Amino acid sequence: MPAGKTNFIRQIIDEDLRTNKWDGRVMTRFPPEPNGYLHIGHAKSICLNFGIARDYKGICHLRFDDTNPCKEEQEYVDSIKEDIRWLGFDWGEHEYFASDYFDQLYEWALQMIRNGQAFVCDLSAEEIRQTRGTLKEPGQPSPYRDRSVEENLDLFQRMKDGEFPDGSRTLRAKCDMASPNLNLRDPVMYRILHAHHHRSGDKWCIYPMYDFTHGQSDSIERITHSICTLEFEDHRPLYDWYCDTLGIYHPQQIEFARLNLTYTVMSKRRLLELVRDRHVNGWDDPRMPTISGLRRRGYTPESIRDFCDRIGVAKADNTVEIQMLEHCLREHLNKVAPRYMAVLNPLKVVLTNYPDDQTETLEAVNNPERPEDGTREVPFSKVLYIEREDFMEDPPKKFFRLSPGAEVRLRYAYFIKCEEVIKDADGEIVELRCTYDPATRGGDAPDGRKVKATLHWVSAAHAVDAEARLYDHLFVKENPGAVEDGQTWIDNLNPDSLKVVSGVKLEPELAKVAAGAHVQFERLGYFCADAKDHAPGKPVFNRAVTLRDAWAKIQQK
RNA sequence: UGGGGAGUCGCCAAGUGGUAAGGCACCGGGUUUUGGUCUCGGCAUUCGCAGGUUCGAAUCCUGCCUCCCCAGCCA
Repeated sequence: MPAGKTNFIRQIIDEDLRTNKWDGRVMTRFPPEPNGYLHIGHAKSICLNFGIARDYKGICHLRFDDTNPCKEEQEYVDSIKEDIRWLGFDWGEHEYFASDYFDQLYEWALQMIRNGQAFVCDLSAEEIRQTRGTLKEPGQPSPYRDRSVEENLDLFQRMKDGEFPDGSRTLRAKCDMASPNLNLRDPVMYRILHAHHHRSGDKWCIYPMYDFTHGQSDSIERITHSICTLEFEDHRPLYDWYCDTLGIYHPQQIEFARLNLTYTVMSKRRLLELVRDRHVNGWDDPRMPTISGLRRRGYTPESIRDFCDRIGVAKADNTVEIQMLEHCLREHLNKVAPRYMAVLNPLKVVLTNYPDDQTETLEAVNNPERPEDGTREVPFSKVLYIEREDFMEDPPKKFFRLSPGAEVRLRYAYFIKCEEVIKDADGEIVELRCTYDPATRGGDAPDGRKVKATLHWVSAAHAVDAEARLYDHLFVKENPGAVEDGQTWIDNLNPDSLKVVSGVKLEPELAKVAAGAHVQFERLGYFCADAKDHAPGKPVFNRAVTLRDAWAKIQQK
């Protein structure tokens, strides 16, 4: 975190350090449930937890919260680890699984039964719900609440041994059925689930609930600050209660507001639905707010970390404009991405006064932000492609680019002037006849005359064809969840979130970059050679973000 | 309407009784062989509202308003 930046959690830690509350230790953890891919909201939590450990010379554990065998899979733990590493964080040997604590958790459950603090309940899920009470009214105690310790021990043993079917019984804590906090109304500690667990296999047929697992896992690992999101604020009394009634080491839970972003969705349920119903092409679709999607789109770890630093950490609900994220990417890539010329929508230009068979090589700067990155050679010849949008036959007042009679500069090449517009039978412009000024080689006029625009271009004879995938926001509304009568968030999907363009013309050097490479197409945007589909001889580029476009703004007015 | 949280610029967010940081966005000027970058300037007499305490309040007190979360054998 940049010097001077802080947040309320760091202030708590500062104070704890000052009072020596945890013997000077700072230990955090990132506890994902392996039931989906990580998204930008998780990145906020990862940067928070690992960032604190880094800055305070502490330790951050990676712990998979895998207490529900029905939803969790190895594929997800693999992707989660890959994404955290890619973001630039390292948990070292501190990789844990809540499922590794199942034996200890079971012992603790036994302890509570023996102490008369837990009981086996025969109520069905439906009956439990009906007796839980409401927001205003207290719950009714379960008729099984007063079973003897012996009977509870016997029943719990038999639950563990698999004698009872799923859902037939639970182990519940004797907490407080009259509590205004629903979480404290004799919460379920264990449920029967004859399901195969991705790690413990078929060893267990009873599985602990989140509340009976999370705090204890933190406790076992000697976590000092257990940072989670706001919706767990109501669970903190239970977190505290379990630690206290078990008489074990008691970490401090602190809650912060989760991240929301405009023009996208962040809930796991919705992301899963997008993938499952093929609204996108997988978890790593470049339109997804997943870490893997952002990576494939062309985001960098640096830009995402910078974003997380900038948005801050607080307790107020928030929705950050996606422009903030895009800004962070542009800022990073502006410094590091090599520039190339590529024409997305080609318009043929013939230089009538240029020798037919001549080819010359011009020198282009790789990155004006980093002169040390050197230069490259770009071939130039009589027939070129320019961007179709860079020519207007009848230009408005503020259009500086090419038009009949106008003179512009071809970047690193020559001044050219449009002499003639060639159209086909339908009136479609198919070619421009221009003249070039040999004296302007490199892009400067010896007579000092100026030109108002510089265009990118590619020599037709040397161009390499490519595919470009132009991405836009996944949803048309800032808040996809805000829907009208009978509509759903799915109806807010942006039909134009992906435009595949073939026949893109690349300068030769651009066709040589490796898959995953980040580049700038001059005047167009930052692109990333697709990690999966890009190959030598078959270039495929994803547009991560456009360059800021002052002309587009002028046009809008 | 029980409980738990939160309200500071369009969006984030500092501020912790001494007179409203910063970033994004937006609007103008300059530089520029990317209408990019960079750069300069503008952008909250006011902190949900109303009272009160104080020499002094976004910060303290009282009352009210609005929004979010909670009735999974999910996490």
